[in-house]
Amino acid sequence: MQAEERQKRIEDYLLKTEFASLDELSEQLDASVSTVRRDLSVLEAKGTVRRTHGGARVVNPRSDEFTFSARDTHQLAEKEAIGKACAELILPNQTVIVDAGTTAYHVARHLESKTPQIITNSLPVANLFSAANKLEVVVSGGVIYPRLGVLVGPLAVEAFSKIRADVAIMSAGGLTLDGISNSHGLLIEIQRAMIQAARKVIFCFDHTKCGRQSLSRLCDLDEVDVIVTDKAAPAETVKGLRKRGVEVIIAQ
Amino acid sequence: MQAEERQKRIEDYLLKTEFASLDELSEQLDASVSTVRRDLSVLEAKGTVRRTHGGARVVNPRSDEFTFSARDTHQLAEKEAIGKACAELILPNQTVIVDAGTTAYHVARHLESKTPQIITNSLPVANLFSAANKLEVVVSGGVIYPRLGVLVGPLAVEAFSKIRADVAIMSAGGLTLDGISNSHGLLIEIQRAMIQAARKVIFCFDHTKCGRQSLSRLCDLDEVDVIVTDKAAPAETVKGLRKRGVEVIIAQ
DNA sequence: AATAATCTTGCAAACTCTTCCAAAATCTTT
DNA sequence: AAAGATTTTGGAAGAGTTTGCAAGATTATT
Repeated sequence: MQAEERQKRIEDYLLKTEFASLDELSEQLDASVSTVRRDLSVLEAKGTVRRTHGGARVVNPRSDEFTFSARDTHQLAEKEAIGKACAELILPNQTVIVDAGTTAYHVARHLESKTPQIITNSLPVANLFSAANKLEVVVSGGVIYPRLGVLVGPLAVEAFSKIRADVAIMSAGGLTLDGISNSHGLLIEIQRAMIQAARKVIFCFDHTKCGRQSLSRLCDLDEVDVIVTDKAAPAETVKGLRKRGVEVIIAQ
Repeated sequence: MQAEERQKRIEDYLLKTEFASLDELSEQLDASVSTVRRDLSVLEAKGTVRRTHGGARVVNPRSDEFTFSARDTHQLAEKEAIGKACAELILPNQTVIVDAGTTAYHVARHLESKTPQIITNSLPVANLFSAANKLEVVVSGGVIYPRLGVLVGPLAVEAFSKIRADVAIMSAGGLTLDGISNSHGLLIEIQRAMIQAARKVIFCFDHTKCGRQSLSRLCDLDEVDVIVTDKAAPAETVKGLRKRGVEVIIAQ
């Protein structure tokens, strides 16, 4: 096998597994451990991989990685469904704000052909479109909040308070009939600015968020136009939401 | 078989497989290994294919990544050396602005332990640190310029004109004794704001940039404090720069 | 502090690359 | 149509890389 091909396969393998031992890679590639070592050194110099004792790990886990890896793997199908259903709500040529939550990220994945312009404070979302030049992506400034890859702080708030958009696609940690809440206090202020900036506000919640309440209150239900959730959402929550005048869409 | 036909078939085959060994191609085309070598050289000159040890690879079918990393592989060793040498110049606790060029990216990779805060408009640099929470990364806002993963536009300029930093680590497309130039007009304005915002300005150039002149003028040499380059830089350029009072560091 | 695992370095064998040359194929000229 | 000139092809020798291994240095673990 060619050196370059081997190296590419190491990258691919690591993107899937995040970590790998030398023996593991050596077996995967059918090459000696020495060769794997050398390849990893090359890749490290290139910047895509970091060597560790006994193995290696990716430097930039695929942007969807942090989203899916730990807690969300099993709700993947639901989030995909929500993403698709939510993207359907976007009319041609609408400008869209995309929030930094995991569910909003799934919506973004279906947005490429729908809208000419999106605005976001999420690095994963930005990365999603950094190569495709079909649509314009505006990134708010801000400080990177490490575990989530979200831009936070005054720069971010300011960016959103200056703009106007047609739709905001939001996600948050908790949804009850009393309102919407989120666990990351830092995000609240930014999310409020997003809601203010948009003419229409769409919230996405997978069913596990229904009935939950997070630390900080984000907004009342009357500020929300549409809520998209999956079919496992409790019927009474859905009924209650509709009673309060919120349009609820159940993704299949 | 005609030479052109052979070459076309090599291209087609590589588009499918991405990599191929010489033996593989030789068998596919029913031609000797020598002939395949020659064909590959032609195709490489044409730009569609890249030769590797023992085979070849298509130049770039995957739009999935930044052109960034593809372009990057060229003067890799030099850029790494420059990156290391440049990172050495940062004193503890200095705030650093990192430019969006490929060379500056390599500097950023060595910055993690050096500085508590970096400010950048480069998505690749931001991604580099989005997982590690050792240091604070401030991302300027802006519109994603697709092929480079750089944030551009008024939001970006504004972000840099509002801040102050100890050091700016810059890169650009051309360096002559008359000044520094860059090819992406959109970037110029932002780079000027970066230079304004920093107390000390460090430019990184691999030797291929020396003596070159790009489309748009960026700044004069007297705005630059230090230039870091590699040991293949022409001696007379280095001498000329020093004569003009610029500190020049040759990375080993 | 001792032990086990991993890393680096140096080396020989295997492989690949370039360069050159002669044979084969193609084109040109008479 | 034949002879000569030009280009292309396949192969061989020597230079240069890459690979896998082993010994000594380094790092983690108990």
